[in-house]
Parts: sequence; C-alpha cells; structure tokens
Amino acid sequence: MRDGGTATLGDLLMRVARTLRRRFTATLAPWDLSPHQARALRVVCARDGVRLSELAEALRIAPRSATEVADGLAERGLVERTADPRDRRAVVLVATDAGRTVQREVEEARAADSTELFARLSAEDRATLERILRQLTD
Amino acid sequence: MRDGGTATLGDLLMRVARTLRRRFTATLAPWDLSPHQARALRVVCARDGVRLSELAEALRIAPRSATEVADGLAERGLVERTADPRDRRAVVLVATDAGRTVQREVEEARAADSTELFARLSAEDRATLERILRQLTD
DNA sequence: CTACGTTGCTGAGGTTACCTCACGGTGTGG
DNA sequence: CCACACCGTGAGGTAACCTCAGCAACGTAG
Repeated sequence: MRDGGTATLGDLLMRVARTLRRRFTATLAPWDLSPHQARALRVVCARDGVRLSELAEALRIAPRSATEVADGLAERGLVERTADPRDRRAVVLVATDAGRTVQREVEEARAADSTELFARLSAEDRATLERILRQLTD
Repeated sequence: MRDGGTATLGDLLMRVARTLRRRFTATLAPWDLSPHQARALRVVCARDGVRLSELAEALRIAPRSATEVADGLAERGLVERTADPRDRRAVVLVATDAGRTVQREVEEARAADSTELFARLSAEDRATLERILRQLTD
C-alpha cells in the first residue's frame, strides 16, 4: 500500500459520511421519511414548482423512480401534483403548507444534529473543513 | 446546484462522499464487484480467516446478509468457506490467491483514483483534512 | 452424561429502492 | 398535418437488505 495517505483520506471521509448518514436517518424517524424523500422534499421546496423530470435529475435517479418518490410525498400530503399549464404532458410538484412545515422542521433538526456532530471541532477547523470540502465539490 | 449559502458542513461532506462513492463504484467495474463485496474482500484479506459473524459486524449488516456477500465472493472464487476447527458451527472465510490478487489490484486502482480526486488540494490541505476527519471518527 | 439454553449459520419469504421496457397523451419541426 | 421526440406511468424485474424459524454444535449446571 504505497501512498497510504491519500487512500486513507477517502476511507476516512466515507467513514464520517456513513455516521453522518446514520444519524440523519435516525433524525428523520419522527417524520417517517426516508433520506431520499427528505431530499426530494427539499428540492421541491427550494425551487417552486418542480417537474418530475427535474426532480429525477436532481436526485440522480431514473424518471420512473421519481414518480415513486413523488407518490410517497403526495400520499403524506407534503406535495401536490399539478399540471403544467405550458405543457400538458408534464407534472409539476408543488409543496403544500404541511410540506413546507415539515421541510422546515427537518432542516432544523438536521442542522442541530450536524452542529452536535461537528461541535468537537474548533470553530477554525470547521471553517477550514468547509473551505476544503467546497474545493472538492466542483 | 449552487445553493452555496445554505449548504451545511454535513451537506458538503455528504456531497463529496457521494462523488467519491460513485467514482469508487466506477473504478470497481472491471472486476464486476459491488462496493460491498470489495469491502468484504478487503476485510477477509486483512485479517486472515474471518468468521461470517465477524464479517457481518465489520460490514454492519445482519448475519444473514453476510452469508450472501460471502456466497458472492465464493462464487467468483475469491474466498473459500472453511470450517473453524475450534467451533464446527462456524464458517471461516479465507481469501484465495485469486482473491488476494484482485484485492491488491482493486486497492491500487482505488488509491490511484483517490489520489486523483484529492489532487486538487494542496499537500497541506490534505494533511489538515486528514487530521480533522480523524478527529471526527472516534 | 444428560439436559437445556445459547450461538452460528442458512432457507424461506418479505421489503425497499432502484431499474428497463412499452405505451398513451402531448408537443414540434419540416 | 404528419412523423418524431418527449413526459410520465403501468408492468415487471433485480439487488441488497431484512426478519423469523430451524438445525447443528457448543457449553454449562446438575
């Protein structure tokens, strides 16, 4: 294992990501949402009015699968399927009031959890980490 | 996808992890291994002789699921199921020569890929990132 | 040594979250 | 106005998990 340093970097990152993910899933339990649904809800709330195909692209899943995610959110009354006036083929998802509320609550819970996890770092390290990570996401 | 301001540290980390994971999966394609199988093979090669239950614990999956992962690796001739002389209930996985070879190749490919991804960081930032991540994995 | 609870694995069968393929309704360029 | 591309969805499949029940082997208490 020459160059163990960089290999370990990836490992480490994945490990932290895994715990983060586990915690996130746990955090989501009260709302009975899967991480994916939460992410979808977030996308819908962010831009107002999202086509199913856009959602699929945002979540990086097949269009067919976006239908299912949308169904899940619609069943819970968090989003509504509406027709696009410009293109009657398209389905546009809009967040309901309930959806926006849930989204806000989830966001807060998640932020709180994230804060807790990263609390063991100094403020300076947090800033540095953010800078470095941002550099990796282009 | 530039919601720069609202993205938390957790978001950023998950995003980097996702690309890392995608790249890893792609890297694995030549060997027709799933990330999970690769990880399992790694565990088996690391310690010599791994019980199924140990594997399950290492991969954080149910014991029943470890059976399937082991089956997959055994089918490809990368590991062998042997009986534990000390406890005839137990199944011990041992890497075959082919398994060790594949493991080494995968490790190298992965290291190369990881190096490429983190190449955009300065050596100093890499060291800092490692230190910070390590601090988060206790 | 026997009896009995515990442990290690696996068969059966279910769930979840994806996928592809084919199709009907809808836009659009020639 | 017609051929073709595109949007979402029904049908049906797969991979990777899970739980539950059962069998064989262990270990201990009597």
